[in-house]
Amino acid sequence: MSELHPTKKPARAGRRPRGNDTEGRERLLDAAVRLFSERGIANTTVAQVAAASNVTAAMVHYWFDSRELLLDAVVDERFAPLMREIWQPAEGAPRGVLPLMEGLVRRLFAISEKSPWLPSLWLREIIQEGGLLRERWLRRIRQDRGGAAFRTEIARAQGRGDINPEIEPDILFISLLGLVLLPLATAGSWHLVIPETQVDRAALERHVIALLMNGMTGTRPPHTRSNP
Amino acid sequence: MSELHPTKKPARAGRRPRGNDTEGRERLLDAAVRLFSERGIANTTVAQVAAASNVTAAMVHYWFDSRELLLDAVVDERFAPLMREIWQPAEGAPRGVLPLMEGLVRRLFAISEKSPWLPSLWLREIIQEGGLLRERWLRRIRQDRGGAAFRTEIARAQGRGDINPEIEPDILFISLLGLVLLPLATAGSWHLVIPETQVDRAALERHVIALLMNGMTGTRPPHTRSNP
Amino acid sequence: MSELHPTKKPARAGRRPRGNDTEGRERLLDAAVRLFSERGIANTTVAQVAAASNVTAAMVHYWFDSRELLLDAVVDERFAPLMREIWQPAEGAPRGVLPLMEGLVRRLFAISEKSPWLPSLWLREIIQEGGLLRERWLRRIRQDRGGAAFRTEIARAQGRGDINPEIEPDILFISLLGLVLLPLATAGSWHLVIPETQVDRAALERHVIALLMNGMTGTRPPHTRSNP
Amino acid sequence: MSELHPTKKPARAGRRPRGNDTEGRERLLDAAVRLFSERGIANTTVAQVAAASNVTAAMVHYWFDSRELLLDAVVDERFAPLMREIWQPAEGAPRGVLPLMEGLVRRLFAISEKSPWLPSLWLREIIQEGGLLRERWLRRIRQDRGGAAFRTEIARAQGRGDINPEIEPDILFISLLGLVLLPLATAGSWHLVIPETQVDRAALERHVIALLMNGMTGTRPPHTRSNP
DNA sequence: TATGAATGAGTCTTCATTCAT
DNA sequence: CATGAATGAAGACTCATTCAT
Repeated sequence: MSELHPTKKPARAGRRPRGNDTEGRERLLDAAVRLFSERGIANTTVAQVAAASNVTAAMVHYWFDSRELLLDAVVDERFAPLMREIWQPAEGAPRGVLPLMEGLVRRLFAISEKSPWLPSLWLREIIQEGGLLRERWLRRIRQDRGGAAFRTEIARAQGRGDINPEIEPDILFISLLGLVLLPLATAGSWHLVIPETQVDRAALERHVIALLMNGMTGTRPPHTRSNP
Repeated sequence: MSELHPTKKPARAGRRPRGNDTEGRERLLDAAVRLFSERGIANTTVAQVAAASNVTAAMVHYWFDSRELLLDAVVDERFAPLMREIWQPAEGAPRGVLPLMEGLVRRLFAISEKSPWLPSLWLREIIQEGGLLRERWLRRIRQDRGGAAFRTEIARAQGRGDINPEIEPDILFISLLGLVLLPLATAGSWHLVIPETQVDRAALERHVIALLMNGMTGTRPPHTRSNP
Repeated sequence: MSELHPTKKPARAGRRPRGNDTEGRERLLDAAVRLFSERGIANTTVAQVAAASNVTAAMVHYWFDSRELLLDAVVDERFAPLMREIWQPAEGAPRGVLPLMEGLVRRLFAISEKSPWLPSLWLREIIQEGGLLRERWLRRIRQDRGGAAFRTEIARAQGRGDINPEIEPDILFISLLGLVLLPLATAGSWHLVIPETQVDRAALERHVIALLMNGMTGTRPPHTRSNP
Repeated sequence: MSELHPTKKPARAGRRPRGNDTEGRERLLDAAVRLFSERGIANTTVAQVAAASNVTAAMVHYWFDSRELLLDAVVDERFAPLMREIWQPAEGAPRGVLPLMEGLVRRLFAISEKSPWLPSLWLREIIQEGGLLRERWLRRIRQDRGGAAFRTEIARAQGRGDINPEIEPDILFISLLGLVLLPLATAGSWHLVIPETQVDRAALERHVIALLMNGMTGTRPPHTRSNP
């Protein structure tokens, strides 16, 4: 089941040049992360990543040894740091579950602006079953407690009556991701589906926060019908 | 340099007349759609699709002629019909924008239950840039007016003051998709991220509808802060 | 049905810059041209060409990208140069239509000696309908005026009474080709059909020239019978 | 070296329906012979032959058991009979080597008119090395004495001084074939190479006979130059 | 660091062939 | 006689990977 480059070569002891003259390496990672988000990992060849960095495929192997290890590096050196940033509340941020949520959303937007590859990659390769970075990421966060803490906090607020009882604390974070990431991951091409649309980032952010804040706290009577 | 080698094969002699005894064909489509949603299209070989139907890869070419045409068939014969179902409101359904939304959500859930491959495939291969069915689907719906009509209806309700002015009609449908599809596309493995979670479909549906209905109609004062 | 799958591959990332250290490439072309003439193009696999050059089939794609482009290269880089040589009369060669013809024949023989693959390839893949290099060659010479000039010259000589009026200028060049190429293309195996034959190149050349020179200028009274 | 279906199945004893209701079989042979001459044998699939006869590929196997045996049948039942016709002089035809030659040419033309596939097939698949019917044909005529007799007759006439001594009796028949078959095998498309050409069969026949008769008997002094 | 030449394994595709009906 | 469904064995092509330079 586990698909993490099990068979291949035994790590080739200490050939990789340490030292911080790793500009080429960084450039490759940048290209990788961009192409992976645009075309999907399975649809991107090592040679394409190399070409986007103006080097040959052999250089990818020079820096990463193998395609699998390049994927590891993407998770460790590009994705993981952003994850940490997202969960890190700003210094002296107001406490409370609503500000917490709002902060998460705003940070997600801000980070996605700096790293436009994030939404697509996250959605396609990390969250979804079959995503090619999924196993790698899960292994990394198995010890992580970020999500669990979040859920506990929500549940507690719900206990106090601050949050609509129909909301599922377990799912709220995924809902948040869906609301933020999906529009960002498709932003480049809405006009194809909905002609003459022109939504900017600010409007999108406003929209998501309104939906989420009101959605969590709203008190409309529970739905009644059920025929689809 | 020379450009004289177009698509080759001249329609292949002895084309089979695709009668309606196409059981093998249907089985292959079922397998395809399932594997594509589980592993991603780019990560699924023709041979895997065939094996999942207990035939050889040659049979995929027998029925579909090429991998590309198999993808066409997936869009035309599996995805498109479900799309039609989703936009089709039930007979005598209550009018109004809220029931419309609720109906969409409920139908999405119902259809995803019958066709569990839908959320993943939609998210990965249709909505996102670089999705391998995207072009095919867009070409198909270029004349479609479903989405536009929906947006108009929302905007009108917003004009009447029934809907929070911060909501973007253009994006509401994508928000809805994010709220419904993302949890479904990852449902199989939440426990990996959030241990001891056990959310059932009903709770999920309740959650999404509460979030969406309240989110659209809520009237919390607009957000004030803006530092991420 | 759907027609949305053109030639696929978008020019391939990281195209090699085909420097002039192309020894491997030349070796492959040599092998290709030899095998094609021996077994026919349709009957020769890329792997066979590669094996004859002591490399793997992948190398053929490395150097030529595709079988089709290998065929292009055969025409452009092997066949076309010889064609030019054949039409090029020697410096200060005697003028006149007979010396012209004789020169053509002698050059054909000389070139076929250096490039023994020529007669077979020309006959099977270029001249005949359905030849696999035919289209490529025709496209290349659509602007060429070599053949037309030749015909004009013959017709003029015929006008002067130097050449038998029953000769067709339009066909004379093809006759010449038939007389020279066919024996050469089958030379390796006459003994199979006509046992104990042993005709050498010189005798063959003498035979062809005698036949052609006398055939063109002869004045035997026209044929009279007509029953087959 | 021998490539005649060595391995495969052991002839499948007596399943083939004898009886002369073999119309389908004849139709298949006709189609085969036509397609083979147009596209080359290696470039023609069993399915194409079948489609040209409005049946399925399975029928080809029903009638011929295998592709290889279809090729055998082409040689035995289509090519061989024509060969016999060609060598058969008409009743009471004038004796002598010139009338013999002329008769051969005329019969070749006549037969090629009835069986337009002959020139191409003969040239591509029988005469040339690597032709796919070559081995089959050679095996068949190993005992044949037609060609040898012809050569003897020519040599004798040459001894009498009736024929230019520079002519090679061994090659004369191949020259004849080249002169007749090559133009016929390419007739469909001269205009592509030599624009506005329009040579009809009669003119072609006249041309070939003039060339050959004068060529054999002519007495121009031997060539003198030799620089190519 | 960086490359070009080379390879082996895998993937799509074609095709002769079989067989139950 | 005839077909449609099915297969296995090639064949073209791609791609990650290696290595000498």
